[in-house]
Amino acid sequence: MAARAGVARKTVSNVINNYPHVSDDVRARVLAAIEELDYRPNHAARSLRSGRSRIIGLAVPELDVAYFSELARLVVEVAQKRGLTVMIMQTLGDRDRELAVVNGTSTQFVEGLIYSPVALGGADLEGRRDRTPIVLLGERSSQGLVDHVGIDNVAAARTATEHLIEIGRRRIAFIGSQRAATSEIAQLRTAGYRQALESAGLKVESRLIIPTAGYHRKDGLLAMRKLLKRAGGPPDAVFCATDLVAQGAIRALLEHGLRVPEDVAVAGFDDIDEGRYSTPTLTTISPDKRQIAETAVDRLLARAQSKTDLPVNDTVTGFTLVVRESTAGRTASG
Amino acid sequence: MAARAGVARKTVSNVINNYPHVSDDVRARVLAAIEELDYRPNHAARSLRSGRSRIIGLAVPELDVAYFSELARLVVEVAQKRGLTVMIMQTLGDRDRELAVVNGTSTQFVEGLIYSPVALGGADLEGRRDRTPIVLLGERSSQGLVDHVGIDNVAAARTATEHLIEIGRRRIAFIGSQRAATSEIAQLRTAGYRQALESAGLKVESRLIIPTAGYHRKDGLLAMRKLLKRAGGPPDAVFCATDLVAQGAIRALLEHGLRVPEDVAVAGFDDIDEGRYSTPTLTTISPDKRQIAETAVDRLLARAQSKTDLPVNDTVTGFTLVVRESTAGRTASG
DNA sequence: TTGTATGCGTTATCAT
DNA sequence: ATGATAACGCATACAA
Repeated sequence: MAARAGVARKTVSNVINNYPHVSDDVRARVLAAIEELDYRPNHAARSLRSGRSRIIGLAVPELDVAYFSELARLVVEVAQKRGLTVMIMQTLGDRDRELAVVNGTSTQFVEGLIYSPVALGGADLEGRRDRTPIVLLGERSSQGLVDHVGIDNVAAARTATEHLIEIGRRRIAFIGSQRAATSEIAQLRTAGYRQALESAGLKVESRLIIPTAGYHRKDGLLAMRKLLKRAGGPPDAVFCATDLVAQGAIRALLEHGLRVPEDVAVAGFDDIDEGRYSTPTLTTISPDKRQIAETAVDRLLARAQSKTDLPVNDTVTGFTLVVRESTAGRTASG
Repeated sequence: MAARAGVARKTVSNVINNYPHVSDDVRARVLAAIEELDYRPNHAARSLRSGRSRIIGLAVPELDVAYFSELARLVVEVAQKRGLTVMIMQTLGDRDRELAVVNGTSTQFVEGLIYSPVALGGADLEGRRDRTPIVLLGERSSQGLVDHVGIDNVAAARTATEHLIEIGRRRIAFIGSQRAATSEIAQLRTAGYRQALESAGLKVESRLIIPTAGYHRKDGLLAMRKLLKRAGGPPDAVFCATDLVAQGAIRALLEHGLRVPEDVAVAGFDDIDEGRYSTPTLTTISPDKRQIAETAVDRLLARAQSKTDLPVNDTVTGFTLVVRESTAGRTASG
């Protein structure tokens, strides 16, 4: 206990939480004592008593997927500005882990959770008993149940595909439609791709739509190899569901002796830093990650602070198309 | 309190902590009640009372630097197997944030901390009052003060440089010596580079050693541009302090019309996934990240569980040289 | 084997 | 403006 040397007793608490009505004299003494004794409030006790922890959770599928690590960095930065600490968790897209996160089994002490779902759908969130505020990222699987922040995936995919059409490509493939029908993101991006083709009067060929198991470089590599084996010859452009998939696809194209973008133009999705330096640099859809991070943290904060139930909010954040060498310019090497 | 419907009172605690002497009958009833009421032990209360939290901290400079995100992924996986949750923090290499982490100001409730230092040196750790166990990663700045896990950076850098010599290169540059003299890693890797050159009877030319501000792609790009402007013409090989630096350097070489590896061979350090798919794929030093993660977590666990003070431990983990296209094979495109 | 009382360090409530 | 007291929910020691 901090009935510290100086004098005061639990006025310490007031000082620490800078309660307004404390005389400068007392405050100074307490502060001095804190410094001297290297006193540090006990987080567990404080949290137990007050019910607040100043910690928010961030649950993502994989920490080493660049999109999520870049997002995590931003969420931590934004939270820090708001005086919050972030507890980052990794679900690996595993259903049990996601349930544990959402139901607080492994999260009881966070004041709110920013969560990027993979395995869970609306039904799972409906039965939720935990009262912790949640903000969903990416998948909009649970319409109207909890807050959501993300871009318009259909519009973004359409924009990317339209760009490929504008540069004169006609045989445009899509990689990353996802085998499991559970992925809403995959469906939305596929839809945007289809819309762009149809609007341009181009035929949607199912053999040019390649599903993947995941969204890693390897998935892109394997999918592109498969595509190149199919009858009809290679496409003249490919839109990939993520930048990582695009990098893998490019690798497969080069292995096959095809040039990017001369023979095949490639566009990705996410705008990870890698694409600004790779060979060729990667054309991509750039979601406003900072806006996503800020909106998500602020939403959580609003809910945590409000006593009344706030209406469910769905914020649609911005994106831009970033054109780089993989669809347009000359490559660095030529 | 959970004097739950069923019958028992605070035997609940016994059941939850699976205290051995509980009759099956009672245990079953308690378990049922827990399920029924969706009871969840309060983390704060438990932690306050027991002094343990089952949470460890991981503090890295930047979450979106691939080496750290890959390491974070592994640490989380290993910790999960040991029944621990990981609280990941980001210091941004900022001295104040690192001090806060090390002194528990923003960490009081973790049982141990795995910490990758950037701004702090031995002196800072010496004055530490916090009793939380720490395992240092990478920098060995505080010899003998706290546990440390990491590879032999000198030997690894020497191995990489020797490889460049073996494939016939003679004018070998090093990028990433770091401006600030504080970086021990930079010094060690530079030392290994020098050793290899000297052993081979090659001259160490200071104009071939380029310092960088950080270890990002951009730093590599800028450093290589600077190197290419210097008198004496381009080197025939470059060893880079990290893979990201190497990717930036390769980009600068291609911009300059030079081929990798034909004109300039490039080797990196870290073995991040990107290097397995980039064009060209990247030769690199591959530290055993899983071993690092496992050793670090286990060390923490050992200290947290032991009542007595354990002797300070410094574990040297393994590494391998992975040869890829950037120094050897044919590139995918040719 | 199970129940009872006490206290972990803090904040909230209420007096003063 | 400050001080005393209770309570947060659990685990521990001990009694039953």
